[in-house]
Amino acid sequence: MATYDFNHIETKWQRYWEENQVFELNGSDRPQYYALEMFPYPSGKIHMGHVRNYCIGDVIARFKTMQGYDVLHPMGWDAFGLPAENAAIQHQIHPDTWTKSNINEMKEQLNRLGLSYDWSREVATCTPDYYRWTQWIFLQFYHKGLAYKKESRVNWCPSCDTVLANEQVVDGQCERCDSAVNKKNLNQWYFKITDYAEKLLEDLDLLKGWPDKVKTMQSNWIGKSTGADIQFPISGSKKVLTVFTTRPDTVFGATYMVLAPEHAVVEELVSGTSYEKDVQDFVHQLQHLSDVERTSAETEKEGRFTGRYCLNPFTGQEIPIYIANYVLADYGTGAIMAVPAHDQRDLDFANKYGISVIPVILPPETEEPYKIDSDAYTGPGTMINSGQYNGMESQEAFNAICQQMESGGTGKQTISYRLRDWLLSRQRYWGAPIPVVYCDHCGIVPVPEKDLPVTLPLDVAFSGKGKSPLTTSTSFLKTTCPTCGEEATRETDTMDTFVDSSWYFLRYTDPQNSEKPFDKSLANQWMPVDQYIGGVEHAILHLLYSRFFVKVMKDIGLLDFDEPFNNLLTQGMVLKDGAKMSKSKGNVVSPAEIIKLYGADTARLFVLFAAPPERDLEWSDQGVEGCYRFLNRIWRLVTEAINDDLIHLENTQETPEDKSLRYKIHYTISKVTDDVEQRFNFNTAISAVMELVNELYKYKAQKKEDINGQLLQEGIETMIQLLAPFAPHMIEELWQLMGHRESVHLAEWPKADKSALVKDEVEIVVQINGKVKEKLIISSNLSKEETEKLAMGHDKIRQTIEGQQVARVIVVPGKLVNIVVKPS
RNA sequence: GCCGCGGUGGCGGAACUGGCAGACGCAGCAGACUCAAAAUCUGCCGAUGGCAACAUCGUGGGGGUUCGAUUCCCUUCCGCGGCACCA
Repeated sequence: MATYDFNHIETKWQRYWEENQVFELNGSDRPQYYALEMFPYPSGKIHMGHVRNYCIGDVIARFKTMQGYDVLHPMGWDAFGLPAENAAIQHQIHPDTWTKSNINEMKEQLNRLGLSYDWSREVATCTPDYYRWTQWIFLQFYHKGLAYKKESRVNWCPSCDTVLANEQVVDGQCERCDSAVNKKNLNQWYFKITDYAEKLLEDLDLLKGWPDKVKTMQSNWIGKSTGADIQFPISGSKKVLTVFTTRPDTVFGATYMVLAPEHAVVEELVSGTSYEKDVQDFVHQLQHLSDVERTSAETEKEGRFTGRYCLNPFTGQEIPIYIANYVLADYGTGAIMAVPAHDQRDLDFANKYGISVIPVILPPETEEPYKIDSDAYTGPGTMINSGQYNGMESQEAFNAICQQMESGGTGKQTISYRLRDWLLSRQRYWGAPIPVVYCDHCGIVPVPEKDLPVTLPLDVAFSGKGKSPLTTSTSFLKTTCPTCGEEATRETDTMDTFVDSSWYFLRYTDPQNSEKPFDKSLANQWMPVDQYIGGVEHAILHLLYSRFFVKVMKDIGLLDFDEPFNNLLTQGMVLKDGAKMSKSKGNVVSPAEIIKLYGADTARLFVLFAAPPERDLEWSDQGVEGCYRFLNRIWRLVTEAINDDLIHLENTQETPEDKSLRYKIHYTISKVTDDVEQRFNFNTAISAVMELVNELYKYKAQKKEDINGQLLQEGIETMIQLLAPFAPHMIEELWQLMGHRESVHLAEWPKADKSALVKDEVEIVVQINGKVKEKLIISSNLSKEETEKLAMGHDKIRQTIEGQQVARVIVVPGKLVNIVVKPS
């Protein structure tokens, strides 16, 4: 059989596209469109997940280009990070060499897929002309007070030898290497993302083009709670303890208080008392538990009495102060008022330690006396046991109590977030150095902008032991203080790679700028990204950080928009045998292998056809072959039509204009356009073209004199154009064979001819009691009454309803007639 | 526990606004071509009953709304993802 020579064709057109700069922006006055796929870490080899991600993006970019947009479709490298450093340790290759050679290898593989990137805009985050601006941005944050250093208990990954951000700890494990994460007290750099918590939450509403799933995940992560801070005076002390609660309406039921074991005041409370040792032992014991054990909801609640009391400011009663394992030091104020009647955790604790339980909210349709046993009531209700608030609805009391506290200065309504500041420093070498020096006289001094970049020294040794190589490089370490000129030391921590990737999409708009990270007007022009595509695993990390960066940059005046990504498509995973492809499972299919066997067009077509983009895709070797067959079928259809001179047939004899084929052609145009543009349902778009191909085959199989050459040509050319974004190489070849000189990718996307979509006749369904009994072909302009008459008069229908009473007839013009009958 | 998504043939999936369930593809079966195989082409392909025309059932289960439900509502089961001692 004649199969097309994909190797020859694909390399031929890849070269052509490159030489003719087909995908570079030309600065035309066409409307602009920014299509972006999440840039990869240059591991060296692309995997099927990359193939899927980039093929989806490529279809969108090519489609938009054909639709008349000037499309920005760049690619680059998230090139800093640990694997390079690990390779350096294991194989004694410098991370820089390793990374650059990986980039070259991956770039070649991406090009082999025929992706329409504008490589003139390529960025790599590890190059000084990129990280210079990462450092510059850090300095802007620093000057705004949004980058700061503090000592605190941080997540430490013993295997990666570095601290981790909260977002990088998944189930108590390191997101990258799965080692158990422990806690250390360290002095580290943070971005003050919590300052933007409210804005980040609020603006989720602006993101109409984002999946709800991702917005919900971000919203959960930010974790906003509305409540109040309430002050409880400590008995026998001038100090007050402030608690955060979401239920100030239950304050009359607060029968004890709990502090986190790490709370700053604990030591002072017990110092010199008989409780001191017991409390210290308990704190000590908790410190040895991992975070997972510490915070698991299944862990039994346990605590110690401090021997001290505080005053419930509303009841005037003294209540005991405990410390307990279930209170977190870094949420709210690290202290809670415990209301056992209306909080399950507090109730469990109170029952265990014999603390009194006072219900203060009466559930609806409940009579007093009301008692709580082992189930706390957490809903709303009527206030009881609450002094002047008795009888009030609890929601009302919430506000009234807050008001009373605010006027009395004993508390205030407040909001708490789960989101923590972003720990950005890493004790590793292969990252952007934090542009700061330490001076004995001046303290922390930011590196002046004119001295950027703080270059990563290349002449360092990788032992894999102990500290980051930067701490051993004296040439790097020793410097002078920019302020006083005395000897000073450089910061040896580098930035989290998520900092690099939080602004790369802006750099693409102005990649060669040596004066600033990007030109404001260029950024404003191209951004926000019209369509962003990537894996859902970045739902919180990268996507939240990037939103944060853009918001800060707007506030600094670097740009004029609020959100980086207008529309987001999160593609599903590529599975084989029901599991994610991975080396350890041995179910990896190599893209290079598939391209070698079937060509890039087949690989592209398969990943687009096998499932809609958001869903997981199950790899199927037979499915790949099916796609290969389909492409060959097209190849034969077109080449045969050309060789048999069918498309240039003169229509001198009265060749019939085949209305149904013309309908099919134009229906396919509108279907494919809609599927690609509105829904990204590439699978159904491809199905539609397959149907058209089937029709064209049938049409071509007719006797030569029955074939209308112009119609066949219209059908073939339409089919070619519709498939251009999906299988760009073969289609380009066929387009040329059809006699075109310009690239098909610069041709105009076909438009459906509305008149061809008007049918003279339609098939309608005749139902009896909702069940299909007959199908009729009727003239499409029949009125409701005429349609009904025709259906009722049909022989078979008449027979079926004979002897029954027609209760009702529903007619949906052009679609169906439903006859409702009852036995008479 | 809370939130979100999903459940349709042997398989991937389609049915867009409540109107023919299963498009398209894969696998399978039969046939054509061939010495033969591959490739290609043609036909069949949800279940049950029937020689057949056809009938009945069928979109996780149960209920409801409707002339009509894969689609809307209630309820329940199962799977996946996120958050989770967050006061």
